[in-house]
Amino acid sequence: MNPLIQQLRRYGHLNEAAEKEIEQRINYFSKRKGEHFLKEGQHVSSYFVLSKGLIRAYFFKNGRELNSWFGEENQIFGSILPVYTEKPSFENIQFLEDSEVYAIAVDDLNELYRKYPELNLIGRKIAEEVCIVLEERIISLHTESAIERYQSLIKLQPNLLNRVNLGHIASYLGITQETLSRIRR
Amino acid sequence: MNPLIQQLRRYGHLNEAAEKEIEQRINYFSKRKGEHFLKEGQHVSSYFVLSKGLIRAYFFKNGRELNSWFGEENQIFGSILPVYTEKPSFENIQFLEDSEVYAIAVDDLNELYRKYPELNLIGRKIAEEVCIVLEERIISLHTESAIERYQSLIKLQPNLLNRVNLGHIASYLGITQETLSRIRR
DNA sequence: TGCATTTTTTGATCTATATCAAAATCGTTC
DNA sequence: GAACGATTTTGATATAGATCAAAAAATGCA
Repeated sequence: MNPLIQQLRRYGHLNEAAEKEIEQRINYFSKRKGEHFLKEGQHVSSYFVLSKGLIRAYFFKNGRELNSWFGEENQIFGSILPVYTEKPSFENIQFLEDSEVYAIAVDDLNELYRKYPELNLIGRKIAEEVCIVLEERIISLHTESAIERYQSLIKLQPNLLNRVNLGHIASYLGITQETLSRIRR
Repeated sequence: MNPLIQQLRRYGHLNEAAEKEIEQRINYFSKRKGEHFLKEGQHVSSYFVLSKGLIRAYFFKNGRELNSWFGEENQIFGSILPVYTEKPSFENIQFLEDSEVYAIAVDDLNELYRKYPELNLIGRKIAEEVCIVLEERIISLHTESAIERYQSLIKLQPNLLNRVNLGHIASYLGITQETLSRIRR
């Protein structure tokens, strides 16, 4: 089954007609490591799932790249601003490995919400789950030291360490690579 | 009109039957400064609006209180974990001024979602808006210095400074009161 | 008005993390 | 397997912010 449909089903019931039309509107992409899926300033965006691969979201601050999150297989992602509002994205989404992506564009999504209002239940559940993840990150940044944040990340995304280099992790944690290297020792 | 209904209407259309039933389930509370609305460990919780007053959400870390957010008039609030999941709250919600509150309990809310599925649109929009607010806070904590975070807060909630003491603000910003005092100079 | 309590500021010192530079290690390719 | 670039570690020093203590200022209240 389509991996994006599969994920949607985790949040609530999908009736047959809606499922069929969603499936028709889902786009498949195969992307190489280093390619971008979204660049800052873009309005177009989508909810998407990786059936294979790894992505990072990052943005620029004072000329430096800062990672805001990493995405692994079989989870729904999207860039909050362009998916939930009319505003352009301030972040970039880039593949860190060769990846396969199933995506549904915001415009299609909004049309589906209109056509099949029962989809709002799934949309609500997804957004609520995103809130919970974001709140955990806030608590981590608000209350934890660099070491603790590193440990929290390991607990949450243990595979990440084998898949991306230290610089990326440090940037996500809000510390320098040197500090992260010392912490690990 | 009921202040909570008024806020709900900002997110989408409420049909008459749903609105009537929501209104019946909304509870009104009048609370004095210092009283609590929610304590950690509780499962029961609600979406609510202040028609008058001010609240803070806080939790304990290493025996110290840390403020996680402040709520002013005419905005929908809730504690994420107990409202969006079955999990108990880890935070406390306390009134910082004498306040008037209109609230709908999670259990009632969920029953209404079942009975009037079109409410899921409003629920989705609320959760999506919460995501945007949370993302801004993450960026602030991730990328800004204490001074910048202070300035961001002033921009977002300018009245707060006249309504709560420095200790509360410092705790929200994740710095000590002494540092905040020095920053302001 | 004056006293007690709370809040804010100031001072001295300490600590976690940043910065800049260089060395060491790892991985890849010819 | 030698050589190159990328990644990680180590070292020396600088800085933002924490901590602890105390003084000053503001606020509440009898």
